[in-house]
Amino acid sequence: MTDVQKMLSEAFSRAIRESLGEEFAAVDPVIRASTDPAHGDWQANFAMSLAKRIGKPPRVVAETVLSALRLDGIAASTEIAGPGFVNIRLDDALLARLLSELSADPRCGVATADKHDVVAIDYSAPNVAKEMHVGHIRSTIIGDAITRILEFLGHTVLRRNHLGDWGTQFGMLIEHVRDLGWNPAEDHEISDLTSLYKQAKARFDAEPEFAERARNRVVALQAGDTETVAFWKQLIEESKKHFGRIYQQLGVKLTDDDYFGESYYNDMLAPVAEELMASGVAVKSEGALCVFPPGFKGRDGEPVPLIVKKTDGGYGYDATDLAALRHRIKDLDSTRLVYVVGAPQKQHFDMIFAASRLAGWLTDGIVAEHVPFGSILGEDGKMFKTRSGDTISLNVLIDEALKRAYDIVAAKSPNLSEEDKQKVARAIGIGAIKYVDLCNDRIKDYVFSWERMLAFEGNTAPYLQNAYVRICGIFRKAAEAGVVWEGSAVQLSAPEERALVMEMLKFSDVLGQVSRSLEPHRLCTYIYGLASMFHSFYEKCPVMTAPSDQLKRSRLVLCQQVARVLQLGLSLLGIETVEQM
RNA sequence: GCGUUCGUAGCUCAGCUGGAUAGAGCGACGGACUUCGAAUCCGUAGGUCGGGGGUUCGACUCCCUCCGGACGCACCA
Repeated sequence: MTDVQKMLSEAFSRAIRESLGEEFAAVDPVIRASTDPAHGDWQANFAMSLAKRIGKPPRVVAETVLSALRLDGIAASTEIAGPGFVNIRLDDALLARLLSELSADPRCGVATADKHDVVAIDYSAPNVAKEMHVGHIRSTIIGDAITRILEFLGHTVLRRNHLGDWGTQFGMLIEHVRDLGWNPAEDHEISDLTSLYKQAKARFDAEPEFAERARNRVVALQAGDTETVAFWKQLIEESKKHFGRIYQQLGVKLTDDDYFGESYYNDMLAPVAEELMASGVAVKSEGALCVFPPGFKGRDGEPVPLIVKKTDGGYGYDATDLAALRHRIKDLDSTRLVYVVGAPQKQHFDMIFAASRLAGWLTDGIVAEHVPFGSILGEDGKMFKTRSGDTISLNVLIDEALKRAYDIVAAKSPNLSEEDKQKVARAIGIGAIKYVDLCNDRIKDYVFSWERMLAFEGNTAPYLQNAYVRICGIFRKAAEAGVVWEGSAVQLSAPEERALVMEMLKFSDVLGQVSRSLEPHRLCTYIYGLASMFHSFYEKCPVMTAPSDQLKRSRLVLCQQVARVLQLGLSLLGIETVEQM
């Protein structure tokens, strides 16, 4: 698929070399999309930076290069403006041809990545015997979007759901369910995971006898005691059922095959500790085996360690993360490691990465990235909680989203069948939750507001879904009228049409940016811009009542392509589209 | 104390990794439906981009320094 920026870049590079000499062969022509249509479609901004080097005014430099520039069939015009910008207006015939190519391309012009990566992505990471709550939603949704995008670009993506399935809390949990009369051989339904955990915790704090049993139970679990392990496995299975339902409701791609919990790495911990000790990367300090990556200082000015092995001989999450990283590189041959974990853990991951470099695991060809994100805040600007101060469970959140979306649909489209209302409510409600989480720069906190996220105005899921619905409406009309338009010649008559085509040509580039920065909001901003441009087109350019049959068919081709990009873009964010709403 | 991060219109946020007069939505004001879904569109008002330095032809963007908020800094994850 033809890339306009690349075509322009090559043409300008050649012109620069021919007009200014071979020593300028490596100069970047600085081709950028124009922000203002008055400045053309694209602009070349090389002249200002070259002026000093050449010793001539930038406008003269630009003129010299233009004299050697050949853009036949690409640009309709070029002009020098301002201090030395070269404004380029693309040839309408080129745009028309490119639109035809896009509409014939199943990938909407999106190229697969030049360099193929094996990406191990760590996200969601709920805790066994704890209900999923708003603290997990961002990792789950952002991770899912990143996964979809990287896969679409042709990378191999290994989902690693780092389930919290190990640790001292299992002592009290197992002891508690045992007291409740559980039998490890039977199925149990944990209807309320939160209360189970709370009860166990309360007893642990209040009953010394229970606490003692819980501690012994931890030892039994670690020793592999058969009955204890059976209870433990049962807790995990029941929890997975709960998580699975949430994932299914959210339409997230995580499955039972993606769980690689903390316990998965248990057998690797001792060898990792030994390797680090043998290589001298880890040293004994205050009884614990530690790695001190350079550059991390604590409150007292002393170096901060990663604790590979605790004084009591146990292993904590530093050890688990080190082992997991090593495993993903050495055993899974990952070339890119992605951790979608909240911003407070930034230093932890920086230290893990630094230590892994010291250990020689994380080498130059391999990229490890922490993908941090901010918190969800309530309208009061504080952490998003219920009135009583509890965290909000995802079950409750999802139910409310579905209910609110249903009410909106029922009010606005009473003519839809009950089944369709449900379906649309699901798309809108879940879409709204996801989109609000993805549409802003993830590093920032955001304020949760049902009204804003479910609004049909502005940068929201419903607005985008509605743009798609409107296009579907046009195609229903076209079908009724029996118009045959597939493969029709494209004819661009209005600025709104040109704008849409040029925007759709940028889709591939945007996805490339997202795959590099792992910032899904860039895709959101793009889709929103496209939807917004479509609405402008929709007002200005009638399709079914276009001035000519040829133009009508051309606009149908254009609409179809917009619909495809919207649909594909939203699906890469994990958001559904519907044909009516 | 050290470190990380954020500060852009009254509110909620973009700003394409250094390019032209900083853009949207909400809210305010004013327009546009017998016509593809007005669930929308068009226009007006509103900003010393937290303050101050520096680098550069050119800075919201990079560097330094203050101010303000959030978060993190040894055996919990």
